[in-house]
Order: sequence, then structure tokens, then C-alpha cells
Amino acid sequence: MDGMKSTADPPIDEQIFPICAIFRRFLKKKGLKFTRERALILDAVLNQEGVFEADQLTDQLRDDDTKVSKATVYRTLKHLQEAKIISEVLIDAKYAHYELTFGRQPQGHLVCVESGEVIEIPSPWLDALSDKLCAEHDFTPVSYRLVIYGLSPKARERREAAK
Amino acid sequence: MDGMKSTADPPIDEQIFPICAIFRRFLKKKGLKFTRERALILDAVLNQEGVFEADQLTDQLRDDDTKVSKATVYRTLKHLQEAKIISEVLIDAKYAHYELTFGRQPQGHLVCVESGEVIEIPSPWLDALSDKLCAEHDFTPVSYRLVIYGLSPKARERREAAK
DNA sequence: CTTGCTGCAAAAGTTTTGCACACGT
DNA sequence: ACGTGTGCAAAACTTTTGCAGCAAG
Repeated sequence: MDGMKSTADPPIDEQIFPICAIFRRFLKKKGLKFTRERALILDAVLNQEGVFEADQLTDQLRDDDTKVSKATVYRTLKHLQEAKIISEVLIDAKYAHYELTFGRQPQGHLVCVESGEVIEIPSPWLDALSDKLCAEHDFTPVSYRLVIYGLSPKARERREAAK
Repeated sequence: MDGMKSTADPPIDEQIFPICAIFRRFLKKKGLKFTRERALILDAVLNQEGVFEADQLTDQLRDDDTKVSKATVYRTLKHLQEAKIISEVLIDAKYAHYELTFGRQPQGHLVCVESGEVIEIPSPWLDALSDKLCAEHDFTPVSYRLVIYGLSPKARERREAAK
């Protein structure tokens, strides 16, 4: 959580967070710079559990020693997407939602329609399904998103209790 | 396209578009009114092919005799969703996208990452998949959305030609 | 040093809302 | 007549952008 305060300390960071090294390499290749703010944002992203949104990150980075502006968060999220470290998750049409995807397979999400609770569902089937459906239409598969909406056990109890 | 100009002519409309009757019934049950504007919007929605967005409808309803305000389009789309006639499709985080879903199973979508072309993929498997994954987490299935991103044959050719 | 980065505030984009007036039931 | 709908313009909301000063390589 605090292993990335300084930009002048790469070795340890890169051991603990190889993703950090990946990002630095990506930035260098593009002629971009690895700044304090980008390190802070990446750190926050790595500490997110599951799906997150831009506002959440900005909120978490509002302390005096970690303050980062909204604009920079958005700008950095774009780079992280390009670097294939995070991806947009289409769960809600209101805000953009993201998740850490570096080195992971695309996943499905089970979303509770009442509480908004999100469960990740890694499913080996889905790859096969995606490939099959792409093949049927002569598409080259790139990625996929599966979102299943349902009622979580808790929400179901709550709903029944209310009756 | 012009079978619904007047609100005073329900019988024919209801024969041609039973969905129109469904909507009227829904509105009546809620104490809401079936207005010229709502008829025009529903008509436009029924003539949409595949996925559409609010702006598209507003644009198509800009002639003098069919003019409907943006605000009303949004307000009506909400009612159509509640009436289970249309649903939001999560294809892009920028705008809300909708599709006609009345009397249909939820579908998957195959989206070309280059051209934005959308192909609908009705798949009997998906129901089973949804049920299975919900059961694993003790969720009650409500609905699902599957979006597969790929490269369409045309886009692939174009991309290869550019090399 | 050169070039890119940040923060701020303003802009841009879609969607929502308040209000006065019009319309469906 | 009553209560709801409509249009307009303004508001709300997330996301983007222009610009002046700052920092990384």
C-alpha cells in the first residue's frame, strides 16, 4: 500500500508488482513518463477488489500525500487500458466500470439487481462459447463480456421478508 | 410507419401491433396516458432494426408532423423498459443502447471492434448457462447480456489490405 | 533543456428535472 | 375538471479538453 511512494525506487516495486514494471515499459515505449500520480493510480487500481469506477479511485486518492485530480485519473485509466492492464466492464450504462485484467482471461459477472453486488465468474466454458459463436459468423474473436443479472440470496430474503 | 398517427384509431393498430395494445394496457394499469408522442415513439422503436439509441429516435422524430422532444423520448423509453417492451443493451459505456425485447429471449450480441457492426446471436445455450451459473451462486436468474467482441470478415479484409 | 504531465476550471456529452401550459381520460 | 404529459431551457452528471505552470527523462 505504501511501497510505491517514490518514483526513485523501482527494484522493490517491480518485484512486488510486476505489473508496475509492465506499465513503465509500456509508457517508455510510447515516450510517456512514469509520474508520481500514475504510480499512485496504478497502486490504487491494484488494491481494488473486483470492479471499480473512476470516481472511487479519485475518492481514495484525496489525502494530502496522495492527492490526484479527477482529470489525471481519467487520463491514466485510458493508458492502463491501452497497456492491457485494465479493461472496461459493461455493467451499467451510467458510469464506466473497470477491472484489473492483466494476465487474466476475460470473465463473466453475476450482478445482483437489487444490491448491485458483483460476483466474478471465471468460466472455462465461456472461451469455447465465444470461439464457437465467432466461428459461426466468421468473426475473429477478440474478447467478450458476460453479465448475468439475478437476485442474490440476501436480496431474495430481504424481498421475501418485506412481503 | 403511418399506421399510428391518430390516437383515436386503436383497433387497427392493435391488430397490426399487438405490442401497442400491451403498452396501452401497461399505461392504463399505472394510471398513465397513451399520448400521440408515446405512440410515435413506440412506432419508431418498432421500426428500429436491432440495437438503437435515444438520439437516433429523437432524430427520426423531428419532422413537423412527428416532432417529439428529447425529454419525452427519454421519459418514454423508461416506461417502455418498465413495460418489458425494450431493454438496455450494454454495448458501449458512452450512451445507453436499447433493443426491442418484448416476447423474445434475451440475446447475445457479436460486435465488430472496428466497424461497430452488431449481430444478434439468439442462443438456446445461453439460458442454460445463465441458469447453471446462477445456481452455483444461489442467485435467482433474472436476465443476462452477452457481448462478444470480434473482427468481422469485412473489417479483417480491410485490415489485411492495409498492411 | 525538451517534452510531456498536472490541476484547475470550463467545455462537452448524454440524461434528468422544474415549470408553465396543453392534453387525455 | 382533474391529473398527467409535453416542450423548453436549465441542471445534473460523468468525462474531456485548453491552458499555464511543473516535473520527468
